[in-house]
Amino acid sequence: MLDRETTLPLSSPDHVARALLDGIKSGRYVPGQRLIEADLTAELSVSRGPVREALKQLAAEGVVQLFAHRGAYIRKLTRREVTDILVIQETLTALAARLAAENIDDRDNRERFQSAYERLMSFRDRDDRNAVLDERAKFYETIVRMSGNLELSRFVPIPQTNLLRTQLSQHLAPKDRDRQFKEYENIARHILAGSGQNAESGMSRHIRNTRLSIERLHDVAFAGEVSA
Amino acid sequence: MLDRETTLPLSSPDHVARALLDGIKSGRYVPGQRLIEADLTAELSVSRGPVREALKQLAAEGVVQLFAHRGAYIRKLTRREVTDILVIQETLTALAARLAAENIDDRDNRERFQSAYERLMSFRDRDDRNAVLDERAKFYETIVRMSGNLELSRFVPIPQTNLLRTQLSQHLAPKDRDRQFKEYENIARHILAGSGQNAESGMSRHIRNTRLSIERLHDVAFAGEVSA
DNA sequence: TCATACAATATTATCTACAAATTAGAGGGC
DNA sequence: GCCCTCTAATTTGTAGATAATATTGTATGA
Repeated sequence: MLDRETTLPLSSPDHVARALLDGIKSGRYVPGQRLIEADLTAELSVSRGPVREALKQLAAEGVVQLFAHRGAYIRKLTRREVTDILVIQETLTALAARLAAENIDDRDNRERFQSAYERLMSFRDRDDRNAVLDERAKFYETIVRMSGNLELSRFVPIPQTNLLRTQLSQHLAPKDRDRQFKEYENIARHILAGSGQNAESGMSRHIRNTRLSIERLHDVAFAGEVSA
Repeated sequence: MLDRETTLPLSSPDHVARALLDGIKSGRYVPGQRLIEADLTAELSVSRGPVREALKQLAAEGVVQLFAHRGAYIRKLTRREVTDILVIQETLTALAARLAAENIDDRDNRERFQSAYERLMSFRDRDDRNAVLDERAKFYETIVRMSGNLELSRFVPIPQTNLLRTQLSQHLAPKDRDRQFKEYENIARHILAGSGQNAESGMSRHIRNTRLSIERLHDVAFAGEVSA
């Protein structure tokens, strides 16, 4: 088990967690799918100890669900859970946007943000669904990092965002897409202007609109309420 | 290892996690303390597998810090980390307070809240430091539960709050205590009145004031910035 | 046909043993 | 006396093996 990338010596549990998150991002694992420990040990060439440690960690992060004696599943969000998560993300991401705006002139923040923003907008007219979601994630990560609040990265759960996306993005309509890009433009303008208040309210409105769009989706996009 | 409480069959990792959290609450474990896996296996009569799984979970929750090949430590918060966490808690707890106020007339919410509030206030003139902190935690838990947002309980990290308390509560002055009780009174009044906006801003101000008090504390209360 | 009891299988939960890394301390050189 | 190096002890990381539990399939009786 020492042939995996000679670049950096990731611990076995981290290796497993990484593989699962990548698998979710790439669609190889889908919400609701059961994860058999023995399969993971075979695929990743590690023993069950590290696999179980990784599953515990991911469960604590809300990416995986564990049931005693019944195994691990990629978490599938109910309609209720999606709403609850987005209500929380609304305030947290708005906070990040406000702090990012306030710090826009620190270090290389402006340069980095400008670059992330332009890369995101370059997908406005293209139609590469996976790539745009990737850039969007990096856009948010940049904002969180600029906020300077190191704890935010634990609270703004990028992993969960990947769940939301694999579970829901395919269902969103083109007009939602257009609206979102307009909102990114608005948010970026306020951040670049150093206007914390406007960045905060703009981001808040953006997440709220996204939530409302999602809440209008049909039931098939969600797990049944009994799943947990 | 089957003699521990005949009440409910907690899994071994949960047993370990519970024991650690209880230990933190009771002061048996203090921030910065190293946790030796072998010691935990001996004290709790479980093998190292479950111990390691529990540590991974607690690390993901921000209660424990893991260093590769160097073991696990009860997390000791730097000044910066305390500030960052409280900035986040300000928005999250305010959100919970708003939702709680909006739901005050659902089910037995009013009754439960009234009761939790009165128990907390009964400590206003007593001086039982540990007990009041316990009631305060229950007061917050009640608010979070009333919010109806099931995800909030994962994001409003009660375990971390125990860290903050063991690390910092002894340093707070009596006048801070008086201020806090006045603020609880204010918050409770707005929640009972079903006034979401006022409950939100009241809670926000309360957490902010607490943060400002803490930020005035001397360095001895915090971990050195290099600790991580 | 359906329900139930039982056996077989699959999977998880835990323990024990070994390997790798770090840390602590003794010894020797300057 | 101080610092470096090397060895021993401690501790973590991982693997493999065993026990306990849940699930599936099958047969039996009403």
